[in-house]
Amino acid sequence: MYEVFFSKFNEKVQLSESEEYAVKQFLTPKKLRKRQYLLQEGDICKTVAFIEKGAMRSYIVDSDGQEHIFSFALEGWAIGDLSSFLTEQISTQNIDALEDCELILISKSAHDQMLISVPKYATFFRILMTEAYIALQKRTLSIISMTLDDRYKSFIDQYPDIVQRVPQHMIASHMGLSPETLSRIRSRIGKSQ
Amino acid sequence: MYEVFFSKFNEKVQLSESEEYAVKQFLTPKKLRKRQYLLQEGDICKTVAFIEKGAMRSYIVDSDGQEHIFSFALEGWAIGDLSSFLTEQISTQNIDALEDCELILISKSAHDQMLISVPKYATFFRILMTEAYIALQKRTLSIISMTLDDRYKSFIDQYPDIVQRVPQHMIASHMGLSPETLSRIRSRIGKSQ
DNA sequence: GGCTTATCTTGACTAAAATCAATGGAATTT
DNA sequence: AAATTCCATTGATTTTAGTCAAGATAAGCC
Repeated sequence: MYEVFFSKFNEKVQLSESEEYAVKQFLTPKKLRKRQYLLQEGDICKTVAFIEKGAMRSYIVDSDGQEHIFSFALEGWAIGDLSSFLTEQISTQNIDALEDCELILISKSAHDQMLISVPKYATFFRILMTEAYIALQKRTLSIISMTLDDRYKSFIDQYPDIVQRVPQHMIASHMGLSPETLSRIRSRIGKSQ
Repeated sequence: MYEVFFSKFNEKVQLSESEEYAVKQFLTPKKLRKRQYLLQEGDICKTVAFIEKGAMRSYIVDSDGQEHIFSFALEGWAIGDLSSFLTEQISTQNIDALEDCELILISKSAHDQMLISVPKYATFFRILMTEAYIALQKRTLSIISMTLDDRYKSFIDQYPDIVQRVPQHMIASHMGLSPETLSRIRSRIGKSQ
């Protein structure tokens, strides 16, 4: 139930058995069926979800009713609206399951208590945060400097598992493109890739 | 010399005088003239720079020789290629001064030592990191979901000081646009804004 | 199995941004 | 002060992506 989470944790910061036990007290497992929401816009993001199994996405809906996918998350990744989670303000994002999921939830109070009482959690969180920032920076750089063809190539290179498990029109949305345009990019660069 | 830095620090995590003194030992002040580099692509980013005074930018150069500005930083902000800084790999970014600057440099070894020996520095860094992530997330969401006009309006709303101090063609570059297109956006929405 | 949705692709057309080019003005340099 | 460089704007044209529409295939549901 907690294997993926602690394997990720230990990969970043090594925990003793008693520390692992202490952390476990703050975690809540939860299953989510495909299409179920973890968060809906207008609500406050009360938990960060770590994915043990399955696939999720976060997205916003613009004034024309169009969905724009901000992120995907698979096993071993966390998802949540960090801004809403930390400030306890209303979220503009929606988060739902793309497949049946097994999640580990960390509530805001669990997060705050662990930051104080489990120093290694603070370190773990800082490292995840830094990695997330670096990934987002890379994405931003690719948006402002690369051609669409290269951006897509680099996406399938970096996230082949997402390309396999997520419908293409969602990847188009994540890139800020229409599905037709992504389809044309694929035919240009050869679908084999 | 260190006023802005410690005022920012204390705003996030309150330091005692002795803690402030301890942190100060790890800092190096530096002045940079307009157009001087803090980092050039191909080098390893050896320091993060906190800006006491002045303005800086980071950018990458693509295969066609075109510059793409990733970020601006004014007084009270930090700049550096985090990915290169933390992994000590070669950077693809350039960082230079848009105005004469007074900086406070934090080297990688100072950073690593403070993370261990000054717990409040780890907290401070985690908070800055989180804020930077949230800001970048907001930027990404605006790129994938807003019209150019609204993106520019929201930029001048959020960063009026940057709009005032930085040439427009650089703001265009930061938005991933040609200078002509930004000029046309401005005439569309009324320059008064 | 058959029906209904999703999903992807392709074509024709439209809309938007990039590019090319020229101009005028402002700021910097000498 | 004159010369040079930098900067912003505008117009004409080209390129690129979006939109609308139709059709094919696959997946999920009864």
